[in-house]
Amino acid sequence: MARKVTVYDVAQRAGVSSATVSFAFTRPEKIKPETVRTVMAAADELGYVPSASARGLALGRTGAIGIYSYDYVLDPGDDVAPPAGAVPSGRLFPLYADEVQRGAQLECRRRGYALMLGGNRVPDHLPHLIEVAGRVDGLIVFAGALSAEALAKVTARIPVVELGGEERAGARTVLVDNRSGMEALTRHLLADHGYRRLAYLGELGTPEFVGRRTGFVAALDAAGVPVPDVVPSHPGDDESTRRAVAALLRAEERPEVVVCDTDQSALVAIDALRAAGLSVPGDIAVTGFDGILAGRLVDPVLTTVRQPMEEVGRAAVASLVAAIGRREQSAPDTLTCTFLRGGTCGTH
Amino acid sequence: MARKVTVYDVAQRAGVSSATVSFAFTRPEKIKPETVRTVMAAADELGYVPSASARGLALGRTGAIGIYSYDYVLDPGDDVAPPAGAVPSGRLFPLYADEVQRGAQLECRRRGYALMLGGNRVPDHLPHLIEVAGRVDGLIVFAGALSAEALAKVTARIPVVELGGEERAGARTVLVDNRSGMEALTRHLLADHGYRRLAYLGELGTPEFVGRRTGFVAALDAAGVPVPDVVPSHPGDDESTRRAVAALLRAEERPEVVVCDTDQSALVAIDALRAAGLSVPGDIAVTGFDGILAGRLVDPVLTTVRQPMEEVGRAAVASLVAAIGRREQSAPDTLTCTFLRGGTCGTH
DNA sequence: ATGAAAGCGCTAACAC
DNA sequence: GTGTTAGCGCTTTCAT
Repeated sequence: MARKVTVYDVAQRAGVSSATVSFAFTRPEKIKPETVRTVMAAADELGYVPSASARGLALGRTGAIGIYSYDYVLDPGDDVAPPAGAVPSGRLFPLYADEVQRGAQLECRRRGYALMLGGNRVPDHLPHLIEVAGRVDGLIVFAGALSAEALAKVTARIPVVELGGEERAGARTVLVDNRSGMEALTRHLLADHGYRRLAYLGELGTPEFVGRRTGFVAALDAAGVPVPDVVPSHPGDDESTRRAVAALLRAEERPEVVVCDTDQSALVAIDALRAAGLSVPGDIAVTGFDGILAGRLVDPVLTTVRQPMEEVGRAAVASLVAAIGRREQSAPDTLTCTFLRGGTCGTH
Repeated sequence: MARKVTVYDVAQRAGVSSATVSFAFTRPEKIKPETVRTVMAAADELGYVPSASARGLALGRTGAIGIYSYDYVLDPGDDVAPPAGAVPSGRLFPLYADEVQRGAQLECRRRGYALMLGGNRVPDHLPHLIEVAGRVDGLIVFAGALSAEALAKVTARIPVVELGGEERAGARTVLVDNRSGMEALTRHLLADHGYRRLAYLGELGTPEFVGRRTGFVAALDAAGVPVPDVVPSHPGDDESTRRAVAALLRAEERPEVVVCDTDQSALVAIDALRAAGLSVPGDIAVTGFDGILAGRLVDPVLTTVRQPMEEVGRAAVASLVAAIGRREQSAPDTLTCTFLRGGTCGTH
């Protein structure tokens, strides 16, 4: 932690000007090879580490991309250091946001950007957001993390890409084709299994859920099969799912398959059905949506639709990088889901 | 992405000087409350987002901490975007570095620092390292990621904490007591299971691995049991582990237990043994080291030693924050491991 | 091919 | 309590 070594120090040591040092690093082809070597040697000997702050100031960009998540991504109590040696209790499995972050991280490395992690337990905490925004050339935010005003404010400064929101004018977004994914899954149930009595557990609270429902309905319509109502069930609210299952079991005719709009619901539904003495998929089939890890660990493996989470992170970065510096407003990326046939949809 | 709003714009709008704006943000108590309000209002209307670069330049610090991981933490091919829709093949579960990173992330948030992710597939890639180092006030590096020279160079500029390296003068470190952990596990195998023919899969590439091996040897020596050689196996290089297992199976006398120096290797070893028609732990026992999630999900649960990974990340950040600005040289943190008895070590 | 010099936006003495 | 001003380290015309 000796005094900082600057371009000037390197320049002096190499017997050139600071400009030459700068060029030697950024545009070596403009400088006589020998001079470049001299400069590099001097830099090396001095232990020169260019200041990103100074460079960022001069260039007007930082070379970093931020990812801003919030609250529901974090465990309660994360702010407090846990007792040493404790075995982590919750959040054993990577969640949606973790996988997205990983994708973003990989894509950043690939493109030579640094990734800054921001986030807060308080949704829409403007000062904190601004703090992050001031450090980066582009920002990834999860839908729901920020109010429209906060988003607008940041967007006025740097490109922002929103994940999982709805397509909106002036906003960069990475969308996932929930509709097609659910349609494919539903077609499988109809065509390959021959099911005709389907139940649908879920909600219509966000554009993503609406998309899933739309795909479901489309497949049924195309097959001329009657469309069941949405039985309310919310991921994270296990009770709602159990109530939904109970309602299904009270019905006159039991459905052949329960289509759930999230894996989380599906896993709870399976649990509830089995608790009621039914075999899954022997007596009744169940499907999910998302492709979270937990779904692959149940027996049999959950039939579901996998969202390309890592790819979402990558696409977000790609979109930002394309936007940085230019002012072009790219069309939203739309990524496709993959049908994952597991064992819970029945033995054909 | 309109023209950047600066302190000067805000100052003009608020009818004050740029210094007052600066103070209003950083030391509001120094400024008349009404003036502060005026400034804030102006900033808000203008959509002022302070530039971290400029601030960093002026202050001489960035407010960010970096974490530098490398190579074996990443999947091969990570540099290349995978085909869309591909189901992620490996790395489904958080690995050692992920959990450490998570701890660092949480601790950074708690302390108001941003976390920058850096890293490279090429170990010891100096330019890339420098690039990261120039952005942060302190750097966390995984042992083995950097040569001593590279480390020294960066350490001359900013505080660096090395994870899992060896205690060395002038270097900040967070150590984990690998030796004791492995010793405890080995004692369990000797004393509780009565094993006498043990095999050891692993390497000695970093101090951590050396520590594990040392603990293993110590336990055997204490019991007067012959010490087997290290059969080379590297986490992330599944083939090396499979070769190691094949070598064991070719030996005259099959070992009773295969002690692996990472969970990753242990899981592959189990797979290879079972593929060879052996039952684990029926025919042969296996143990790991690290305590990653994947080990808890196999059947039976992997017997291992858990490192306090999240705590390692937290401790690293804490150490850096303490060091930033001061020049004090704290003693290395040493964290303890926990023996986790699973089912793969045999049914006693 | 290289040097001189003017910023980039913010902070912090130091004046007033 | 607030304004003036001199940097922080790097990039980049514009000269030479």
